[in-house]
Amino acid sequence: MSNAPIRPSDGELAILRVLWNRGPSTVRDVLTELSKDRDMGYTTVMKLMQIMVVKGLVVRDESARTHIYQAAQEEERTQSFLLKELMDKAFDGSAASLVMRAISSTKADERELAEIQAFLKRLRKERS
Amino acid sequence: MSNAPIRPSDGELAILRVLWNRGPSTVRDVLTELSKDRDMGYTTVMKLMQIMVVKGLVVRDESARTHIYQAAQEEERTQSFLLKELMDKAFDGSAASLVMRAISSTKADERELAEIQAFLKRLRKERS
DNA sequence: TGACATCTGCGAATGAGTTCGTAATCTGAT
DNA sequence: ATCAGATTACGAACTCATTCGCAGATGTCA
Repeated sequence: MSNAPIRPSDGELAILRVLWNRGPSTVRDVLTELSKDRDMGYTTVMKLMQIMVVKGLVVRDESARTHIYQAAQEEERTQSFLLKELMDKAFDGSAASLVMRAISSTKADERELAEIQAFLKRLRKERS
Repeated sequence: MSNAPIRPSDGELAILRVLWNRGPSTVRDVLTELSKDRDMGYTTVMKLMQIMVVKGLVVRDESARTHIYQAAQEEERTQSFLLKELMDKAFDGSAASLVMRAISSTKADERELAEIQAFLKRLRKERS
């Protein structure tokens, strides 16, 4: 296989998020979703998605007149990739310091903290 | 104050890391350090650092012939900023899901997991 | 069928980030 | 004083991401 994940740009990542949440979608679908946040033209989104096809970030079903796009990479895979990247670039490669910074500086509420702790316990048990 | 942190580019971040680790440094110092990883020319680093002065990412002591550069933003502050950014762009703004992904997908060893758990416990106690 | 809307493909313009060549300036040693 | 080496400043070139205008093709509906 050896399919290393491909680094999506910011705009590409926004589109991928829509595809992950909605499943297979048309350009119009994605545009409608993205328009809630920023204001962009149809052809802008179109162009980005075309580029993403070439890069292999999405796959396209061209059988119908209106093409259907689908994410080609797992959301988890991409998230892990981006985290690893940030870890290397800004945390000297230390997962622990990244996680601790995330916990303490972002406003994770008590419920989230408890969730994280439970997750951590489970993971440690599994690994032991 | 209202000094929102400034988004450093990748190259700028690499330089900031050197300044955070070494403290005030010259262009040559930074170049020497960066050369361990990638291969870049003196003027390339120089140019980047000049731009960073203009942006306010670093401050420069010009009293001597050879200027001394220093990071103008705290490392923590920048790390938090970048984490928040990634959280919004790739984790739908959820700190918990980012943290759990980071814990499970990067190879944090048992020692790191224990460290995180201790940190988490302390934080929850503080907040309660 | 004809008018109209929608979709795709193409190409160009813009801007940010990066890299480096060149010139000017300064320092220190001989 | 002068020369070699190091440093700074300036600007050009290049890539990549982003945005959009325009043309051509296709579908819809009166």
